[in-house]
Amino acid sequence: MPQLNGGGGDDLGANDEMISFKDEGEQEEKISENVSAERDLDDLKSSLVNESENNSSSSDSEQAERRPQPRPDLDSYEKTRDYFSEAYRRQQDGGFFKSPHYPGYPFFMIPDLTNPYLSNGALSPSARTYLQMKWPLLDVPGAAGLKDARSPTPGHLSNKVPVVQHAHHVHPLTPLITYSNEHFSPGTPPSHLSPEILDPKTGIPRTPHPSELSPYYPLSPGAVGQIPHPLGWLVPQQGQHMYSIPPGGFRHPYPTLAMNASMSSRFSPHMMPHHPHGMHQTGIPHPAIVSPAIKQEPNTHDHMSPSMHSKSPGPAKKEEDKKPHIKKPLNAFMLYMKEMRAKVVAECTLKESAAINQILGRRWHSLSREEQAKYYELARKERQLHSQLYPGWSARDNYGKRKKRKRDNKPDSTPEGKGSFSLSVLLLDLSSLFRAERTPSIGLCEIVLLATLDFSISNKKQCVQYLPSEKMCDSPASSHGSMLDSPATPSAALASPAAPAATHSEQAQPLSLTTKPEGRLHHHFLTGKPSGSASSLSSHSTPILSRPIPFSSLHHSMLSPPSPFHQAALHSHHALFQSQPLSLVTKSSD
DNA sequence: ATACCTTTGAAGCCT
DNA sequence: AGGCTTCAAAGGTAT
Repeated sequence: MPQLNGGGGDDLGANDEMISFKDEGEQEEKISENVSAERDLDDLKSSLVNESENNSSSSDSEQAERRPQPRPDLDSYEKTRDYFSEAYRRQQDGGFFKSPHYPGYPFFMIPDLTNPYLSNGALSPSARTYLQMKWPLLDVPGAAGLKDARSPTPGHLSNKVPVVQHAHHVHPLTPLITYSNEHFSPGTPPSHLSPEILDPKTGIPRTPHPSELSPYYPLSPGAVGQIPHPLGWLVPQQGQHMYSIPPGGFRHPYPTLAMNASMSSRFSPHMMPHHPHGMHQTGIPHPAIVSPAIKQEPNTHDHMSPSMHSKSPGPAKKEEDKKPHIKKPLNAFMLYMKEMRAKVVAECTLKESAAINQILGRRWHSLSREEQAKYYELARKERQLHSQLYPGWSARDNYGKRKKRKRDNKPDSTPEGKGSFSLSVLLLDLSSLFRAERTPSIGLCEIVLLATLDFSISNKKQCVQYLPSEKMCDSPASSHGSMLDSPATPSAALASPAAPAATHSEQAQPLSLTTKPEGRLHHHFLTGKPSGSASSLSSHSTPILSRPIPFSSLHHSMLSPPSPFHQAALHSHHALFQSQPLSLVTKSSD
């Protein structure tokens, strides 16, 4: 076990709050700490996982006990999430929600969706709501009890609900809100849901708030899911589904959903008979199931792509044709992304996912250990649930199902598009620098706008359509530290729980895009090592604000004459990295 | 219509 | 065992 020591006691976990903008001296100090600490990140991560596993193990077993029988109709993750999303909104609107026990808990932004429930007046019309949520898994005193107390009703009362403790002890995730109008009328909670819940605190039975009614997989009209979705509390954004279901609405049910989870343990989902097109008997599709046809698979039931057959036994061809596409469970970062994407989009007005993802990646690294731990835990639960739902599933099943075009025809390692994305991130970093150096006169918007203008104009592609500045300008850093703050300070890196995550390339490589000539098979520009695997860079630790951008990798077309802001930004950057001055300003495009 | 881009992490494959 | 590849989400962009 690694010692998170750091000297002072609370080292790892505590410093995420102080991070944002320290004096340089402090930063440097932190940096040095970071170096030694990062070695332990891997251990940290594993410890976190173990920790959570341990914690959850009891709860799992507990849950298992409480889970007398797998509910046949586990519902989709997405639906559940939608439910919870709605629940949160309702609760917040109702003033139930209070500050979280975990200060560091991320805010969930719930965009103003045109949700049926909203429209029916159930929800407040407030445009954007940042909901403070507590870590559901870590703060679940008697969560199981709470659930159990609820009712005999199976589905929604799943025991294992990662309970987000509601301020008034109203389980925020229990709200029963149909998220699919396909099966339910909006705003109409299933009547079969338990009418009564025990107040977790008082233990007094009470009539549940509509939003409390159904925890997980509550949506099946006839039945309810047995296995609660660990991530149900995650707020789906804009109707997203955890396991996205294409607009086509193919809504594939998960075969195993219809069967007892325990019995399913030996049967691969595709081995089990299922309804045509993967529709569950309940009519409710599982989010993890994607119709092959819809999943961009040209091969529908009649036509299988070669790739799909590549690894499948010959005789099973026909069966495979009908095999629903079971998606991989989301990892911690994916969960984080889902949760935070909307927020980032709202803050920076970036639209392209590639750019957004860069920012998210950086923010991910800037998360505190606890915060990341939450997601790791969720991811673990997710995998656990997934394995329960699809016992026979293997990640290999999805191999080759996605047509991937070879990238080898892209010899240029510095595609303009990439450069532009990188630039956006760079600019965000620079804005942070300005703030750090107390250079208020230059705002992010200015930087971004001017810089991107310069770049965009000279760029061949129309890259990121950066903002109508207003929005960006209007978007202050989040309380937790928006992406504008994101460049994690060393302390943040230190605090990063997830070793792999934390040590993974990007901490040392804020602008990795420009350094990735070929997808994952690139050489780290700092180390010269291939960074294809997450572990390959684990030994490197650099503060996120790390290094000057390797401008050699920037396309010359991007190097337009520097604007004053450019110069200021670069100067600022240089100030922090005196030994490696940026050359952008001086480099002339030939 | 669909692959690409981009991120991290998990899992599978390959040597 | 270690390194590499694939896929998970997302949505604008490119082909």
